[in-house]
Amino acid sequence: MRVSQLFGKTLRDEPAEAETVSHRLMLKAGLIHQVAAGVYSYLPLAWRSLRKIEQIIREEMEAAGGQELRMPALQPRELWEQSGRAEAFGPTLFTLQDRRERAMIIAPTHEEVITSIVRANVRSYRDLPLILYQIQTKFRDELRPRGGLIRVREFDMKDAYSFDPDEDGLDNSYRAMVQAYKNIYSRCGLPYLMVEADSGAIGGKDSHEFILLAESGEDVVIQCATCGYAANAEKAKSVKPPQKMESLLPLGEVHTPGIKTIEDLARFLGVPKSKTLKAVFYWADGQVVFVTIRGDLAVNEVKLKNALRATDLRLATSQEVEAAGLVAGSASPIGLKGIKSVADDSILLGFNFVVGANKPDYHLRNANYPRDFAADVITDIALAEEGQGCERCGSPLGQARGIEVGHVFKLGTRYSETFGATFLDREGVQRPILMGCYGIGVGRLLAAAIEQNHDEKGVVFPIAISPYAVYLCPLQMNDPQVSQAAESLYKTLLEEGVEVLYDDREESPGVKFNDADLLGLPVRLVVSSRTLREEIVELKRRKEQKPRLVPWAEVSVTLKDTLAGE
RNA sequence: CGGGGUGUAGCGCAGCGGUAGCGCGCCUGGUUUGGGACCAGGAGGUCGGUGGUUCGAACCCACUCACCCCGACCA
Repeated sequence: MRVSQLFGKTLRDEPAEAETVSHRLMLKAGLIHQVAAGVYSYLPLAWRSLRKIEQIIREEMEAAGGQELRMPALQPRELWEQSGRAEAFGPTLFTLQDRRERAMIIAPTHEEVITSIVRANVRSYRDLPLILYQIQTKFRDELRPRGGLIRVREFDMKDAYSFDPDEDGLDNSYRAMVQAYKNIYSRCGLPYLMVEADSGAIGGKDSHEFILLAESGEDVVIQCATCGYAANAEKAKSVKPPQKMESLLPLGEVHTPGIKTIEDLARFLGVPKSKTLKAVFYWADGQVVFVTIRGDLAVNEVKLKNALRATDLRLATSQEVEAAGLVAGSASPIGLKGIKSVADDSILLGFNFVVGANKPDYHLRNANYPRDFAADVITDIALAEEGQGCERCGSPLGQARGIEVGHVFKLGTRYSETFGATFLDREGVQRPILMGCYGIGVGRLLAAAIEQNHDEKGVVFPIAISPYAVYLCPLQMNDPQVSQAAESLYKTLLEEGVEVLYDDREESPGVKFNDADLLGLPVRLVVSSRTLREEIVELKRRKEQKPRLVPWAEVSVTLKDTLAGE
């Protein structure tokens, strides 16, 4: 491809809209064009890159036994009412009416449709196992799209679905998909992290996410460098340090004027935060929930949501708290009546806690469970944090931010039961099919790859997903010797099947070098009157500072070696 | 939805009551050519929209729309 013909311009000024690195670089390098919030066009360079990613995904899906198909984005809303997900997705679901005023949706994902298809086509255990996948555009009306291609409202996703007759089969399919995912990221040249993930209120058991570490990531990962434990912070567990055994002391009131926070309380009374209990109020599906957790820990809302089996959870407003007869800042689990209560199991790991007295400016000392208070549910609802102990090996946990670029899930029979996707087993018994689902955001993967692979000058593409492999850069196009040499090298490389972007513009060297660095193709070849005199070509890897000088006759061999080593 | 911010030429910005400017990019000609060259000439804007105030509005007021950031939310 000739740069003079290429559609898409690089920008000299930093686009003001973009803060996230990948967003900024993709706009600046002319890879994408924004149409609306969270809606982008892919320009030719980005599209090449995306197609390469898709191709890798396809190959690995096929290798894992997947069969590609294609489902519609436009679907009857009825299907989603049936699965209960119209409500679960809420306003995130793009909704419209057709001319007959039938309610339609534009699909955010495809469990409903794939299950319907499979129901119609699978009768017997002989039809299983099955892995079906597609690469298709999804639509989600996210409340806040962000970071260029990181979180968008229209995006391409590879979604795969597995169908098995039993748990063992599901385990096998899951393992095969996990392996395929690992292969995909490796082949893309992207170091990834596989972490345990929350499967949500309606999910199945196992779920893992594939994360590319990046500062701009939306997800927090908790990991143990010693034993390798890694989990999304939403899911992660950690050791809650136990307190020393103490004999239980009698409950007693203490005056705490103006003290409302745990920090102030601990300082005022001269006790560690772990000797206090924190009260937090949530609003779960229309009622106030009283949450108790040890003062040194924070509530993990995903765990809490799961513990409550709630679909809608948020912090309660002060009005809601007041209406429930609670005193914020001095609320107490003691004497709680008529309010749903959840406690973190950390309340079992300590003695003689300071708690609220449920009247302003007073707290109670020496509260002990179960002597002084009760809770409807006691379970782990604490947020694992950096520095806490690993649940598996006890070593201190680390914490990092990352971008979720893949998610695998064991769905079980959630959808097969709803849609009646069953099969007859060997004994002639009708049973629901066990399902798994497996997603990769293609555009997000490209964005995340750029987040991970760039420097101050621009993108540094891993070769497997780079739009082209080589940037051929003649410096004086008006010098016939240079342009002829460059033309002939271009043709040779094309004939040899090298993917080359040929900068045939009559631009100054600075412009060309800067564009080359910005776009970040793995190898740059420079032809100039100077190199021509010495019968060499300058070959520079984007990752390295220093170029190599290669004799003209050896260019194509050396180039191929270099590309093979990328 | 709450908080913050921005809408003026393709991109980056200035102008903040007197009828629109700068840099980059773009077009023409010439000179240049190893890290975003130079000279000369030129094209390009209903100043996000609507309504109001005013002799006069890019500028003041009201409403509205869009976009960005933080949070909430989010397979």
